[in-house]
Amino acid sequence: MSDYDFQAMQRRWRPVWESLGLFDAGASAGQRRSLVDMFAYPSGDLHMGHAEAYALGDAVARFWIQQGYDVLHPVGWDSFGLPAENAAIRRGTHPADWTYANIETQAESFRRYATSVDWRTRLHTSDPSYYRWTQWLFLRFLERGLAERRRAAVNWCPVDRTVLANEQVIAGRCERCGAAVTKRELTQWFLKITAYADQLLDDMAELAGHWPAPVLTMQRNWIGRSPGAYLDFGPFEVFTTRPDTVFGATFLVVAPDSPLAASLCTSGQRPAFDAYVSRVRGMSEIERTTADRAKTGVFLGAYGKHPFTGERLPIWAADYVLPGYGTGAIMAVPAHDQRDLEFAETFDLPVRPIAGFLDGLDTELDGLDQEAAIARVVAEAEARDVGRGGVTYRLRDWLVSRQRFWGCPIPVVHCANCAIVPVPDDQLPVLLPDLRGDQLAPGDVSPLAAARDWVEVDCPRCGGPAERDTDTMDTFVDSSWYFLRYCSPAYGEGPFEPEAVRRWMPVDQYVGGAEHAVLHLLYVRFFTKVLRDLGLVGFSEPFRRVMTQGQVILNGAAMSKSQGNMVDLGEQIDTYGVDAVRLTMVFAGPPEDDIDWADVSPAGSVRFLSRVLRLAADVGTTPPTGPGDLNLRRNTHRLLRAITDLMEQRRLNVAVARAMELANAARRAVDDGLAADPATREAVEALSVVLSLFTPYTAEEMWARLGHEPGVARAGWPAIDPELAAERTVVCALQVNGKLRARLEVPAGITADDLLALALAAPAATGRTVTRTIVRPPHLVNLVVSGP
RNA sequence: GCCGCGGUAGCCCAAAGGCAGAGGCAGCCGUCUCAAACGCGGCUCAGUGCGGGUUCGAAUCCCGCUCGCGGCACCA
Repeated sequence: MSDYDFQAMQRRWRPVWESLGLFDAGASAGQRRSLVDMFAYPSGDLHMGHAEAYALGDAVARFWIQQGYDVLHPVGWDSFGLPAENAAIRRGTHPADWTYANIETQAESFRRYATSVDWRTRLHTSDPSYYRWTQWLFLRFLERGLAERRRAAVNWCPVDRTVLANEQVIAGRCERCGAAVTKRELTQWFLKITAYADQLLDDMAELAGHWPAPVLTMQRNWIGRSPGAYLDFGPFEVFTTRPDTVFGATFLVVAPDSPLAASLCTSGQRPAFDAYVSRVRGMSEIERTTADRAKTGVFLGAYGKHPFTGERLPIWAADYVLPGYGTGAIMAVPAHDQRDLEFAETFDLPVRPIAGFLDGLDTELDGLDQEAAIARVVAEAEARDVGRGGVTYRLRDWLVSRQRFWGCPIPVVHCANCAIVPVPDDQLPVLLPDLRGDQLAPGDVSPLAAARDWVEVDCPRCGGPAERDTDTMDTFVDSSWYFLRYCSPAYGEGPFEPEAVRRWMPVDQYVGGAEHAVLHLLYVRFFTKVLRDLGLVGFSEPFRRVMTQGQVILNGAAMSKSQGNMVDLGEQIDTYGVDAVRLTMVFAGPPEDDIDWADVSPAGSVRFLSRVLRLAADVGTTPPTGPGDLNLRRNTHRLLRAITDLMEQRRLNVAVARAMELANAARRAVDDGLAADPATREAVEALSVVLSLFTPYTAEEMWARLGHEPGVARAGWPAIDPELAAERTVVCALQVNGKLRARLEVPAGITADDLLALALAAPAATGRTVTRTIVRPPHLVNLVVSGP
């Protein structure tokens, strides 16, 4: 290990690389490729999770660079957000102070970590030159009717004192702070992602195979498309996925906290209803949506009319019906639906078997399967004008207003005369005021609303007194288009330069955590489709290929500060060096699997790296002489082909294992006295290039020991000789009745006839009565014999 | 409850119908050393969660079960 001085290597090569400009996009004449890592939120320094993601993404980017592609590999920060605001309150400073200090820390760590990024692309979303265009895009959404301000019951986090998007509520709790979320009636901005629900769903077909299957499944679940029918029951329509059960409907239920319930309630039932509603409203989201609760409800005194039989059906209000889904009202079919049955039993309502109800249509339904019955009922409902086929989605519109300071201001003003007036494009950006410390502390109104100097403006339209919108945008808006900005980070005429976007986008490979499967990854897809409809981009999906990495855990548990089981990235790097940490991350297992740091061995990585370094020293700079060992050459080319294929498939852990084989083969050659053989030099040079994807410092050091100028990162992927890579002879398994009986060394190109002849001549086959032969040249012969 | 993914040596993981072991960790033995650690060399270690099926042949394909992980969930 003494030989492996990673500190010295890190000190030595970093300045050399930076002077070479190895990773500037546009520096190569090759075909263009783009690799984008999910950008970081600047809270403190980089941690183990970043280290894993960047090691994986960087290996792919560097692989492309070695192959001669012109690679865009940008870097940036998602720099708006609540933690900065909380830090500013604690410290009496501006959120920018904390944010930009952290960005500098992370940028330094990035450089040390030796990722192949083009630093000229560097951006951060809290930069006015960035958020100017976030605002500009918001106004385009507004013009198209895709941004809308409306009153709605929204998720409210009492701790963070802001509203949350549905996607940010996990099991009724704030995903950030864990506080129980409550509902509030507020007027808020929404982006109409539901208008794109079908496209978001249908376009997944082209992502299949290129995106992780679990991500697509989660998005499908999240969108939750349910085909069914809307049926008219008199005072209102209900939505049902099972119109074929309509003849079992015995009562109707509406959500108590909906305008519908209030308007239907008769005066006699009013006191009971009011009491019930206030009880329901007092419940937290968690209580409300817990299953296996006893059913509660109240009769409204009103009746609906069955669309087919005309029967009078009582209307109840019950909290198991949710106001936001479908029409907020259901037909209850207790014979078919468990929840309806429980309700009917609780309140002694009739349960009617679905079959056997006397009606012309009903008897026709008896013989049909479910699908046909549904179609029949829908057709009949349409013919009688009492309903229609329809689809409902679980997906809600995206609530983007936040009552916080450190975010992108929503660029509209509210004028008494003109209502909502967009800030003219040429007056963007609407800059945040300079608030700090206590001015950001939670009060009765949000910090921006309290900044009266900032709020009070002249109306851009009529010039009269007006007020700025005091909400800021969800930071997921900022991150929904940053990948496009990377193409032209300094562009001033629009959010991005069209030509640059045509050159680099969509992203060829996106890399990041699976925890964003239904937040960020869904929002970005939505944004991309809107930008396409705005004529700003020419594609519908932002990322051709996505790789999600697992988490780094410890002893089976997620690392967290409160648990005190954090592994500190800086300490790991100080102990083992950047390369060993990177190698450990990549080698630990398939990229998408979690890495348990207790299961892996950075010390083992150090051992391997010191071995390859010694290997390079043993080969050294002496000019190669000799014939070139053919077996080693074959092995080298076979392994290179395997590594190439594995990199294409993103099976990086196996690629590293093959590189280790290459190292072992070269070691054996050196120990056998072939240090000066051209084949050995070829193997070790190839190994340096392969390792440059994973362990850039060590690879560069090897390259130097082999007598090359710095810049192994652009040395070029080794050419693979197909002749050499092909197996010349293989070991063929000889099976008798499926059991291995012998091994035969045969030429790789052997014909079936020759192979069979060889097999029948083998001792294992003599004296047996062969009834059948299975010959699969060159790997296997199976003889089926009769008798003992 | 519904949907998805996964169970291979003590551990992390390979084997994409054809010899279950590529690579690593740990362990053991040897070697180096005055000694120890490091290094180096070698070795041991599973019949693939369970039960069926298809096949000449199954870790791999199919069916059922089980355990683990993740998502959705009073969503009509």
